[in-house]
Amino acid sequence: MNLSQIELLRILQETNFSLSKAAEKMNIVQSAVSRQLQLFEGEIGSPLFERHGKKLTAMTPLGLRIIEEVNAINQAKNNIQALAADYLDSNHGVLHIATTHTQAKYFLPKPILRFREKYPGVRIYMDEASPEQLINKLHTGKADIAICTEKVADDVYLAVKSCYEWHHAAIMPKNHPLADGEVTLERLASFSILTYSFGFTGRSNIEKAFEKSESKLDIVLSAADTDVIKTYVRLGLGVGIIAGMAYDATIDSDLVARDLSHLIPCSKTKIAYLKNNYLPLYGQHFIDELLQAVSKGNL
Amino acid sequence: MNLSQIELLRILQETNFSLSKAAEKMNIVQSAVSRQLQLFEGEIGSPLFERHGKKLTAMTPLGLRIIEEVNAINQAKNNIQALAADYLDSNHGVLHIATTHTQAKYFLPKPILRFREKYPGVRIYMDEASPEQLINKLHTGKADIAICTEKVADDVYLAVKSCYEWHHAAIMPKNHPLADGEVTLERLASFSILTYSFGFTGRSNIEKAFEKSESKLDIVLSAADTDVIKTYVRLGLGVGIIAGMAYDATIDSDLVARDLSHLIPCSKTKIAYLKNNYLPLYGQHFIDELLQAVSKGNL
DNA sequence: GGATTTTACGCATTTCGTAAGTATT
DNA sequence: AATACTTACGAAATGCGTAAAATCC
Repeated sequence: MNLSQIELLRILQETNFSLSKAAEKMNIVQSAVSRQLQLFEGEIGSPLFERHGKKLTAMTPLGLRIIEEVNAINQAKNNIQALAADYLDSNHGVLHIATTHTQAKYFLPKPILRFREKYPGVRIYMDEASPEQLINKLHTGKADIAICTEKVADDVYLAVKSCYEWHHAAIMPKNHPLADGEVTLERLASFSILTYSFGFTGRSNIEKAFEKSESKLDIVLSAADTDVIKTYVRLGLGVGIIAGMAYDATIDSDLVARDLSHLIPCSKTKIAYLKNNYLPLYGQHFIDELLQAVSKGNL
Repeated sequence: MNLSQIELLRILQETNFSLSKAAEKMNIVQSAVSRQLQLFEGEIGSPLFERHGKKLTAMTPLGLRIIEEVNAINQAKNNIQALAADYLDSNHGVLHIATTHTQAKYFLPKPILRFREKYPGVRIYMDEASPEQLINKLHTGKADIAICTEKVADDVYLAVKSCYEWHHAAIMPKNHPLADGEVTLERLASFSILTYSFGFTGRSNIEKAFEKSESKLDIVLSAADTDVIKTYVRLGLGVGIIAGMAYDATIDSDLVARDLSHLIPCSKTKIAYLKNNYLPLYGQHFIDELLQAVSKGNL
């Protein structure tokens, strides 16, 4: 058993068990990969992959169990390298942030700007994805930190911290009837609604608000992206329900925003990361700042 | 970075940072070990060991942090090997049980006998140690399962299950005054007492019982070992307070046992093992049987 | 001066790459 | 026929062992 065999197993997960693709990723010839897998399976004494003829199609139960340990080894190996790099120079590196569009555009800009000032040597990768994909990106090492509003699955490998509480708002053109008077669930429900897709940006809280109510929302358009919602609200398709922070009085001066905090429960933006994943110091600082800045209202 | 370098780091922890002893343990020459360590530190880019001249004396902060990851890798590597061996033949192997004398002699015999019948191919290593050493044996891989009564430290890496509740008993020669009449804390305290050492076999519960009481125990002899206590009780040194199950009506017919369940809180024998450590199937069965057998009174 | 670690160099082993062979779709 | 995996063999790289030098106590 050696580390390149472990690495090979990890990569085979990603390449749909293709030896040739794995070889390419590892920058060695395919025959070498084939032999290394044989050697490893020989050492284990049992096949780790189901085969249709020569082609690998799936993992055996033993293989699946062993892959868990393989992933643990890979995680630890990456941590060692990250620790070493961080120790040599804790001001340079990369930070992969996976988040949703709304957080990326309306919550993170200021924190990231402050972070850039402190760590100009850190390259930031912003990775947009749906909330359910975010966790997967953490597990596959494609992201260091995930930031989103919707519930992150109960996962013992995950650390989750709440960092920001916000409310939804209704937006509409200036001359819209809902721009004046009291906003109630019933009244809101009397208009065509545009809001986030299922699983995005507190959509579950919108559902919750109308769960007990007699009124039902007529959602004519749902999108993952606040800007898409705004666009169609401007075209007169109806009333948008968006995250309060996504309304910008300057840019959106043609729209009216009405607070919905009395109608829809408050949403919490959360930070999640793998407990087992070593985060460089600047990554830890980024999280700390996010937690503190929010509590100080420094947004 | 490769697995033998990882193994080297693990072994250096055990050899007090001696390269020559590490080489011996790894069955290679010392110069090879020296070079591998240099290569690894070179790859990391920073020293992992403090040195007085050439001699290694301690680990650097970075080294200490990296050792955690090294241990995780070793654990996973061992798990892979255990998984493979278990899959090939789940009826053969070894089981390291670390426990205290009292559990080994008075609690475990029947469960282990039953286990032997089911798994004649499994070699059992019983390792006697003090309760505080037990956990250490788990962490260093010297034991798979630890069984003891005293509290096991709060340790996120540890799984702990209660498997058996028992009470203490007082033992004394047949003609002893305490052999008749009611047993109270005050009366018990009026005699010289022999019992377990601190940290052994529910000693903490004995302390607890007398904590609130006016009476104080006059402990003239304490031992880790029930048999030592019995021996000196027979010699007339005083009254022994031992685990109830350690009194055998046949063998100890020259002694009288008096139940103390109304005076001393009940003690719980616990099973502990590392969450991250793969236990062969027979090991998992051993634990399951222990938990079930006790609940069925099948002792 | 004895024990321990480092350095130098040749040899053994491992692993890769090329190329040809075999199987699968 | 094209794609994907396996086998065979020579070449490169890696790592060990022996031996000698350096350093510590």
